[in-house]
Amino acid sequence: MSEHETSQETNINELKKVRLEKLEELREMGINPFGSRYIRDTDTAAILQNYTALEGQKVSLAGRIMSKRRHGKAGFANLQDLTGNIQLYFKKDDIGEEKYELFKKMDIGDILGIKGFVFRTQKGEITVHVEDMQYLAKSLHPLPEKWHGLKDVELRYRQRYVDLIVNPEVRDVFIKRSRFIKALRNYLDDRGFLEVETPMMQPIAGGAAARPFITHHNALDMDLYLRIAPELYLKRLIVGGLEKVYEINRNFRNEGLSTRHNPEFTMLELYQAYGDWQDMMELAEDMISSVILKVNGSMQTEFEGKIIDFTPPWQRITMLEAINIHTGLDFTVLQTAQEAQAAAARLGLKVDAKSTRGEIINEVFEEYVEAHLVQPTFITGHPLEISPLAKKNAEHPEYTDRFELFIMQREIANAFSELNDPLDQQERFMKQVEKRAQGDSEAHMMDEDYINALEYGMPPAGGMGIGIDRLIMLITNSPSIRDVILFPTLRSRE
RNA sequence: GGGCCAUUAGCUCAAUCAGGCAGAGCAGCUGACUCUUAAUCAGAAGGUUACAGGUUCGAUUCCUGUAUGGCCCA
Repeated sequence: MSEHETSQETNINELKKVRLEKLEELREMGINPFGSRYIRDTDTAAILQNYTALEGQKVSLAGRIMSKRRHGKAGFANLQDLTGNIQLYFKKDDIGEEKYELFKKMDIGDILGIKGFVFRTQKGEITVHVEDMQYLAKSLHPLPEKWHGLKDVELRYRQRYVDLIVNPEVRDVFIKRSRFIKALRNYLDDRGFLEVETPMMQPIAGGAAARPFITHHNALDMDLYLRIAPELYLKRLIVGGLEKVYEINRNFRNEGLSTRHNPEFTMLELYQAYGDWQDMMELAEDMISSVILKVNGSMQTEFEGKIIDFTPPWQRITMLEAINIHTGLDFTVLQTAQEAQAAAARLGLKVDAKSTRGEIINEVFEEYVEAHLVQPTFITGHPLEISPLAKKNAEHPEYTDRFELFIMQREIANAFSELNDPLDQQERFMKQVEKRAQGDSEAHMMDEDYINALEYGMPPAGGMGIGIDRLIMLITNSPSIRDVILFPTLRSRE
């Protein structure tokens, strides 16, 4: 193993050696290969956009050399910065012998500051005629191929910095991600929501059904969980009178990885006092569609060859109706767990013998309905047993005032009227604790302090969680969640 | 956790099916070229075929295990 590595290192060193020698040559010429602050007065996109005004004008810009074409005593290169890419022209007669030597030594990947004037070549390409150049950083590694870029997904994730240099569409995804999240914040801020930060490290991991990561605080000699959701803390703030709060940040769930799951992922959660699940539905529809319109310039996006139309209103359908449509099963007449069990068996679905009617409804839904939900669809009326933090429906207390939003077969949002009856909440927790005792490691833990908070009185409230990464996948046509997370979780090498 | 697939030069890929000297393009190196743009032309170089074993006269190729990644399933 180590033998293999040393041989690989020697190979890399042969390429790196040449660059280290060039670096030494620069130093001998009195040039610092790793320069400092450089003042730019423009960028590549601005030059291309304002050519008529800038023609013949002097400009100062900086960036990374991405290609080089030498022709004896003149040559071209391309310089890339955040905004794009522009051609540079070096002519020995104009730039002088010494600077022209620098151009000859310059490697693809080097970062330079450039001063020169803007012109158009005979072939019509807007170009900067270089009059002065300054080394800002010497690159010691060769960049991946200019034409095919970096394709090896493992390398792209492990060395995202290289991916970002050579694959411009990757950079665009993360710029769009940032704009999307900023637009969400603006939307909520404009409507009087207060952005807050609640604990990432929690003594009790609550607010969702998931296995948590465990860590340890030395000074307190106490185990802590990385949060699986901020929900119970945000609702404590509703008790405290903050009325409209939201948080956009990471949750951590100790589960397998897939194209839709990363152990740390970004959620938006928001709570609105004196509102309910219907308000959340209106908010979800308006917020998501208007933010997508703002960021994408259209209510339609293409994902894996299908057009998703975010134009409101979105379809609203109860979970039982959806099941009836896609399986023919009518759970309104299947009133007992035994009947539900038998019906599921007829579909060919194996369910745990201990499952309740509500749990079976959920399993049938996940198995036979989710795959049909492509366009934005609100699924409403979830069974009580799978909704331990939601208010019961006033008329049908075996269901809750809740919805989930599905798009492209994925759960994107989850919202409900928040349960504010501390006695009811205590009972629900007790049921979860029983399930936990029976080995369900995803069941909720008892949170006495949360009950205590509810006992002070929490106003009725609507609350919602939105999976940001999955939404970003949809608007950037990214098939894997790893394509929208800068540094996705990977097994460490060695 | 299970199944399937992949791993060859710094990068992108051939050769693997059916065992017989491991090849190309880009990048790098040497040289020519003062408006090129996947620049061009000439030349030389670059490999423990992921790792460890096995079968064989001979293994990148077949077999076993390991590592990492991908897809599907849980």
